[in-house]
Amino acid sequence: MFAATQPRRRRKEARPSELTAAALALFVEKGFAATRLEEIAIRAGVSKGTLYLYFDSKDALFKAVIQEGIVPVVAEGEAIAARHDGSAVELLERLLENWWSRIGETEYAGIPKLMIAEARNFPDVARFYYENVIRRGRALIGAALERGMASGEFRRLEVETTIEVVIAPILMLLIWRFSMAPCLGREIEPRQYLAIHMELLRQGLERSRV
Amino acid sequence: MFAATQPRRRRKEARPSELTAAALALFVEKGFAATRLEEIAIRAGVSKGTLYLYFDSKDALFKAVIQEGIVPVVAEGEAIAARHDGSAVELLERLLENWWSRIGETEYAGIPKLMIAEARNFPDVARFYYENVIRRGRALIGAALERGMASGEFRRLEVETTIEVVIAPILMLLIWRFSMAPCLGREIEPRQYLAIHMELLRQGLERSRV
Amino acid sequence: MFAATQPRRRRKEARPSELTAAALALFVEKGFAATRLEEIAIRAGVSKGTLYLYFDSKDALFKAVIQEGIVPVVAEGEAIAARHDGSAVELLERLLENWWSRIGETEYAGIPKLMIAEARNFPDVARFYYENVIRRGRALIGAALERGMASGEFRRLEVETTIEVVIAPILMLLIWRFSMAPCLGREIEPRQYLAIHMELLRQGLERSRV
Amino acid sequence: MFAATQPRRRRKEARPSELTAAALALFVEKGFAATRLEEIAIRAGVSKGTLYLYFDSKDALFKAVIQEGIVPVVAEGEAIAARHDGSAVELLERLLENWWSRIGETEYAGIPKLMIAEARNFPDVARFYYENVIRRGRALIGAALERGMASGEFRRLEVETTIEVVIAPILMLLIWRFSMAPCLGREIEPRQYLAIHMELLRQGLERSRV
DNA sequence: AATGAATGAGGCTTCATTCAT
DNA sequence: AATGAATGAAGCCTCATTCAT
Repeated sequence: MFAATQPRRRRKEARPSELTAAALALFVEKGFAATRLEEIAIRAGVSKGTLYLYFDSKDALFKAVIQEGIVPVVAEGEAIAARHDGSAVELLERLLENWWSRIGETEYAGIPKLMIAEARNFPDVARFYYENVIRRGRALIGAALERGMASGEFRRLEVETTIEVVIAPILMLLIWRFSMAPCLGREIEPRQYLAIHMELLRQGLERSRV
Repeated sequence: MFAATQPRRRRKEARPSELTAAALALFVEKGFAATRLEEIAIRAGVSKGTLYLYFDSKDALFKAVIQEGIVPVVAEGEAIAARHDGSAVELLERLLENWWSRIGETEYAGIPKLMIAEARNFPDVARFYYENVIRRGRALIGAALERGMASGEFRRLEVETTIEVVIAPILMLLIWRFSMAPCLGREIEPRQYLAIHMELLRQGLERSRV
Repeated sequence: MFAATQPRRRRKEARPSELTAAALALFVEKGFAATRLEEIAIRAGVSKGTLYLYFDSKDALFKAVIQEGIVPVVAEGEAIAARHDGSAVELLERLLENWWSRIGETEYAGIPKLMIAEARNFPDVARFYYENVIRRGRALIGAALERGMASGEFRRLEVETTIEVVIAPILMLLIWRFSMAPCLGREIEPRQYLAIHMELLRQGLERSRV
Repeated sequence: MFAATQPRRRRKEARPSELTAAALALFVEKGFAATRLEEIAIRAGVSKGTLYLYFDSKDALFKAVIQEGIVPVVAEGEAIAARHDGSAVELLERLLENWWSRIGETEYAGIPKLMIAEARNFPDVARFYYENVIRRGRALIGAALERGMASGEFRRLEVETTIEVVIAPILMLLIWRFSMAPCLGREIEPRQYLAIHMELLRQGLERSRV
């Protein structure tokens, strides 16, 4: 009785996130418009109507999916940066590692691909995502870069743009995984990819030794 | 009033490529599923039914859009590589410049974003695109990297993965432009972006100076 | 005003057979292609979409209409023939009467006209109908004819073809009723028609008395 | 030159009936609504637009098809009946033979099936067909029957209904040929069928021999 | 006279959403 | 809270009809 009740309760509380998890997986795979609510319901093991107990509409479900996928990652990065007292390149490395283990290896990994695909259909969600994730993520990288430039560890480059160049390969790794890779059976091995990216950055950012 | 377009001077000129151009623009903006054929027709200045004189179905139109957007770019890159006799880093630079002027600044710029968003809904098209564009593009970069490593200009890195890291920022530039940027009014300035990418690569790939 | 049907007492009762009944009536009247699904839905008192809860497509609905209209009639005829121990002409008479009361006077009366009009658009359904209805019906008549010939009651005629000639007027009666008659207001009176048909057969089949 | 011109001229004059012939074949096969004008045009070797040079609309084409298929057959029957001076059963036989050779073995054989399938969608055409074909055909048969009854050759039966019973198998022969037969590969051999029909009639109508 | 490109109304079908149970 | 039958707006697609050539 008790053992039976416990899971049931847990399930009830966990219901919304079970639904958003199912929705995320399908939105990432097929895109928002091409995903039917019934598919989501089936994948979550509920009926179509149940979705409407938790979300007002398909749009609202999309927004919830994005919001849910945001929560703690950037904050952790900010904490890491605040605590960090090693070199700038070590900081970049740790941020990247944290980001990878907290996003790249979790169920949220599909969000960047989804956000990119749907941004223009949900511009307000895109702005929300930008304000709450991208801007803060960029700020983290930007601070690390500036710290390195200030200390003489990095050479001087225009920071804002450098941020984009640094972030881009990380995003492409995820995008590739959720778009072309499943069609080709041609995964990119993330560890090696990130190592080479970091290696190029390490030397590429280094202040020229004359 | 003045520029009232000639009422009926279409027929032979209302070529499939006008239709695919309109389709590409809308597919990129809204995604395949969310784009209505009527919108495409209106944008192309024809009626709904006319689309079916040239394409069997919405799916067929999508495939035509991708195929049309492929043709000559990679071939030019291959010609450039074949003719090149400078340093490897110069070759990378020229390939990147060519790619930018032949894709990044044309109407085809949206294709990577579109392909990424829809790959899993059109796996055969994704494979086609991979075989005819991505694979050949990667081969170009790979050859340049290997040339540089062979000549001692570049340090030795695992080539296949390095290719991905080199290409990623270029793709992200386009993806960003057709996804988040229009929602944020926050364009990335391509010249500066590509310059910094190239600068990081130049020094990042350089054989370690002792 | 008085008999306003209960607003919502459908659900489980809005059974497929209500839908096929509505479809049959309209298919018989207008033909398959010229009948709109919406008309069927309206006649059945449901909405367009509801049809798709029970049938995959308009074609599937057609098939269901035919299948539904087949069930028990021939089996009854077979039982009658098995039990019969009078003369062959009496057997013919009883088969014809049963057929008339079980088909000619029911909602299924339109099926022969429908099947004839649409056979070539649904050849597999036509074959199904042939195997499950026509072939068995012919066998019944054939057995009665052969019994009569064996007993000396009937003269000898080529049986297979005679079957067709015997059946034809019965089918034409229904076909006429659902095709020309409604346009002319000129019904054929079935009892008299069947009586004369039977009368001609009785004497026409009789073994010549010299 | 001359040889080339001749056929061309002939073709021009024959054009409308080439079109109705193509239309008849397809209307019979698929039904009116399911037949596309383009199919008709292709079968007739012209373009879609050309149909509209000769017929105002698809409906008008249908009407022309029926009208064209009517012309001379009944008149011939009437002439035969007028000239006939043998027995009533011989007259029936000759009418039937004429009907068969003038309809059953020609391109017009499909009209009864077509008229039956479409009557309710074209009630005015149905009435036209009734007045100009069916009524006169029935009158022919009716006159023969009455002649036979008057002379004592035939027994007395209610004439109007007997007409129907006499005609029905002939119509069913054609209907079967253009509906079920092509789906089953199971043709009815017409000569034998008509012979048995006539044989049953001969004896069935005969005045009872005591 | 003939063509065939173009049109757009209309039909089949899908699916987000509602609602009685 | 949960279901799933029902709805109907909306999208893809067809095809009769038009019209410039």
